[in-house]
Amino acid sequence: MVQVAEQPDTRTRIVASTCELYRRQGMAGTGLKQIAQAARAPFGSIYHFFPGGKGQLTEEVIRSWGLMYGDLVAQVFDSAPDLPTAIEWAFAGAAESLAVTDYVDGCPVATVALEVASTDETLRLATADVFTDWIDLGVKRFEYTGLPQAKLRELVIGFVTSLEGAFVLCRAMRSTEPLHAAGKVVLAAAHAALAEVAEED
Amino acid sequence: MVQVAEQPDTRTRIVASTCELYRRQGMAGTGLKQIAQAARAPFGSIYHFFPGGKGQLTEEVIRSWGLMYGDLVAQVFDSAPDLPTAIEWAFAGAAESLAVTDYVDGCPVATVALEVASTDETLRLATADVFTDWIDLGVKRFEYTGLPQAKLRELVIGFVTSLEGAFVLCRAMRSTEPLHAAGKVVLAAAHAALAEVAEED
DNA sequence: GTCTATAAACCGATAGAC
DNA sequence: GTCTATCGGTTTATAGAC
Repeated sequence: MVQVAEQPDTRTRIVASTCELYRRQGMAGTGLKQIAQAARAPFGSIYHFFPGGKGQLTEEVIRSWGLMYGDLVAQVFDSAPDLPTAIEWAFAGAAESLAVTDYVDGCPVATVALEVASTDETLRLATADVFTDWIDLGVKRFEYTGLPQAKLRELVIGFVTSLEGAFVLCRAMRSTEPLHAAGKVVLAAAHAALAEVAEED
Repeated sequence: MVQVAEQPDTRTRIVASTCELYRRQGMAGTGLKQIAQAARAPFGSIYHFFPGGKGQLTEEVIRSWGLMYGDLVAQVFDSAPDLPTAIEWAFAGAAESLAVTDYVDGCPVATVALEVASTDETLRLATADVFTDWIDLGVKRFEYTGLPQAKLRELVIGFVTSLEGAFVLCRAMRSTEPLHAAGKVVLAAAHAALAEVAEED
């Protein structure tokens, strides 16, 4: 069978387009009509695949992004020889990706999280689940370092918060400096924690 | 002259109410009618005081918040005996304020920044100016530490990004843990930087 | 300056033909 | 599954009375 310029199915295109639009302009700033147009899908298809409307579509965007980005970071982590290198690579990669995409390539979860944290409990829980999963994933990945559990968790949370906060400043200032600076700060904290463990031996 | 329960003038109430609503639900999620109602002002007064409409009102909210929050942080910094204590107090204060307000009391600049970074150049510049001012203010305040300029700037940017990112996670997870963890990470980085300078003596 | 009414466009959501 | 038409409500913005 010959396949010419195959494109993902309608449902997949809707989710992908929604995600992309949310990254640039947030949820409230994105209309369903705009989503349908971007996904090259008829308007009715949105309600066909997501009978729960915008809320259901948004929740799927949040959770699927959580899995995708979690996998991406896990790959970076797994290919890095140690914790400090993993931190360096993650921030450097984020900075490059942001610059290449003209500073639109932020995190859709953070944008939506700020919008819904006080207005939509279902979606707030979805964003919280994503952040919790990312933290657990990071902690599990670096347990081998021998850092005390509490210290490791603190460091991983600091990693995620720094990354998310740096995205905000980078996109606003159209500069990668905040990501580089945030990376250095997290790196310094990691080195300090590792040195403390090494001393005990 | 006797003054009974004096309330701020209409214009001030409009800006304050807009700021509060933006903190909870962002700019796109907030309607001008809702703002008028919250400010107990007639709808027409918004366009009377802000002929430029929502854009002009939003820019004033962003810039005035930048000044207010900059002053607040400057007060915390000035009352702290040294850099590490200033960092601890700032994160602890933010965490307390967030918990007390039921996780509503985030940063309006960050929310709006993510919404407009790729859609409204005028407002993007306003958010960038605020972040730049905060960074410059922090650098100037701690020049006395003797840290090299680049290292100090890196640390201050890490401070701001960690604070903003932690706000996102705290509001999503309804927990102050991210702010506490982020504070610890920035603190560790500050200690490491200061120790490096001390060694040179 | 204060307030109301309304225009014109857009929103999310639904119904129903095909 | 695809697509269109439309409903009721909301949005920003304006016009004009008081």
